[in-house]
Amino acid sequence: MATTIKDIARIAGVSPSTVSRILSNKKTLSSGYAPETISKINQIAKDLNYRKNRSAIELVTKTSQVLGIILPASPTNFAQEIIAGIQKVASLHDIDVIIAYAGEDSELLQMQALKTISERSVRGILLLGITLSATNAQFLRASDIPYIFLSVAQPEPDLPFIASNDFDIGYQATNYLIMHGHREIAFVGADIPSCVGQLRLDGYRQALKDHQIAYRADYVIPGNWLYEDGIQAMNMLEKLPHLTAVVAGSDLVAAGVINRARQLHHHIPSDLSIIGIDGTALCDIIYPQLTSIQQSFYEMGVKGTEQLIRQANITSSYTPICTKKGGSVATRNKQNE
Amino acid sequence: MATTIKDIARIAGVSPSTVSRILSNKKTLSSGYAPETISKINQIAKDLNYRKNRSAIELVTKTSQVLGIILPASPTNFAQEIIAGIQKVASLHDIDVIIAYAGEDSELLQMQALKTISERSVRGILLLGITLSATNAQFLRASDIPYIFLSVAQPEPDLPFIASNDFDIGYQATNYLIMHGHREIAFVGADIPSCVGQLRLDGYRQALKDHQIAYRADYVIPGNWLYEDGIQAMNMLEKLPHLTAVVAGSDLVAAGVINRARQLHHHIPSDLSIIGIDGTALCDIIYPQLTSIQQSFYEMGVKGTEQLIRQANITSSYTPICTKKGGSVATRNKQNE
DNA sequence: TTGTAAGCGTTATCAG
DNA sequence: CTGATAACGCTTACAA
Repeated sequence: MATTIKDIARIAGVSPSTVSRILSNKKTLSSGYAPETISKINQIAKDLNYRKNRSAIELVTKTSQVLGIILPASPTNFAQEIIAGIQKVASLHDIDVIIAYAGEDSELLQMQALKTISERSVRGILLLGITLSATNAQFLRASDIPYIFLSVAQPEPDLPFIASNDFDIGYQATNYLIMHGHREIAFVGADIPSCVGQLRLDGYRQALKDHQIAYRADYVIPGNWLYEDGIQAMNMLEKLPHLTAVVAGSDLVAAGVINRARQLHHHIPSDLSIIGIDGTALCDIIYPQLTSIQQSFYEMGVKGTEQLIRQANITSSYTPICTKKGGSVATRNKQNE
Repeated sequence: MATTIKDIARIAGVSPSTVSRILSNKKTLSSGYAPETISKINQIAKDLNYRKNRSAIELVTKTSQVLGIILPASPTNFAQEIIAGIQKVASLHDIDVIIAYAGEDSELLQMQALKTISERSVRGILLLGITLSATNAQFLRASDIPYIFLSVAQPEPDLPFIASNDFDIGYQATNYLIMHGHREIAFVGADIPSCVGQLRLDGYRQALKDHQIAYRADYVIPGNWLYEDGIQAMNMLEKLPHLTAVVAGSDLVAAGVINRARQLHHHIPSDLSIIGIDGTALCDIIYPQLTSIQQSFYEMGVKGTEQLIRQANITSSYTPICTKKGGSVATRNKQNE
């Protein structure tokens, strides 16, 4: 049987209210108590190994110091960075974090995760790297808990998000290669049906168009942002002799392309230039080091958490992207073509 | 104002207990209700957008379907794998997961995380990759919540754990290199003061001893399991001309050693052989692919979670390790020495 | 098959 | 400055 406030009150010879006030340490109230009483209560609490009962507190106060995070079942390698940002801000405000995992594609698992989080009186919900089905989005709206999506821009205006501008990412990645003299550029490993994939592809196409480069459907090889997708993509790229550069959907995809290219005796970057997307720690670890469009993941976590904690009205915004230079892109002499 | 069971009861014209019984879906009880009543209640609940109040439920039932996880502030790259294992088992049992972050070295932050978790009526606590201070360990024992440490073996017998045998890891890594003809072997990047680091070093020394190889203190370069430690270590290894092989404390350290070695124009593995520890996905991604002593992280998560859920008495155990072969170790001709 | 009532541990309101 | 007392939303004997 766990120790309660009543136990302490009985032993100390005071009322439960007194104990509650002292233990919950409200500045305005406990300041009035005799230091003697205060230390006595604290001592007994320690002796009896007293622990607050959060359920009781949350029930009566109807508030909590908890933030809910919903993650895709297989968190991407940058989820870590976003969570670090969340964690940083949360701990600054003495706020705890609950995590629930949602299957990306299973509507049922999504709902499960939403319920898990929304049934606990959380102060806000952060949805990382997922897109909800219409039904589930409706459920979320109806919960009257503040929420914000991170890293995936949402089309509906009442689903606020903090993310990179994926069109810009696609555009800049492609443009970077064009600026280095490439005109035969593949776009591989992205999950095209997804919002993110679609926008990046749009950016890729626009960059081509702006430089009078014809779009070729066989230069687009879809995937799921995975290392294996890079491997697969490279197998197909082999058959495209004019190709000189690749936009990879993620750093992982880029790593797959690079490694498979090496196995096929193509030299990176002299035979084939590659630019990644994400700018994760992986860029420095693989060889050659990867040039990548870097996203501000940590900042997404920070900004999202601050908004939720501040309780102000939540607004969508984009975080900056920048080009992180590695050694995977070579300048191409235009005469070569 | 959120909908409660009473609201539903009032509208349906039944008592709150009826609603409670139907909504909580106890097989034994709700089976007795008229199907009509049941569907009516469910319909109203849906219409009114009813959500259970977990605080109230946990307060009255004094149990919960939640598992607490405590993570080091900067989770290692394999934490993901362990969590995946935890998540897998937990979701199978309809159990939620709460995560709190503890600063590895700060006793205060550790305590903070312990409080966070133990104040919520969790069913059990999983401690990932951390070692508690004596005071904090005592706090944990006193909480009367079942707990288990994952991935770090604990010296005290009343702190159950599931981990790899770190002595064996150190021994096998070293032995693998010896079996490939190496006798001048460095041991780098490990956090020597830690339990894990100490045990692996012991294994390393024992392997040397078993093959009549003298231990050399200048062959041991401590670190913190990080990529940067590998870089640093390689800078120092440069000055040791007889060296032919390296045991890296982690895959990340190995990646650092390899990349720095390349910059210094040493060829891997012909000039220098390297074996990593952990066997993470990174092994396949870096070049050359890394030979590594692989740990069973996923299994640690699975086994730990099952133990906690089963509520049986928790016992320590070791998960298996195996050698994952890459291309970073070369066989050395013994005559060369 | 359903209803009544007590109580989980805490805080908040209001007296004293 | 301190103490009753009532709530918070739910479950669960016990009654009917």
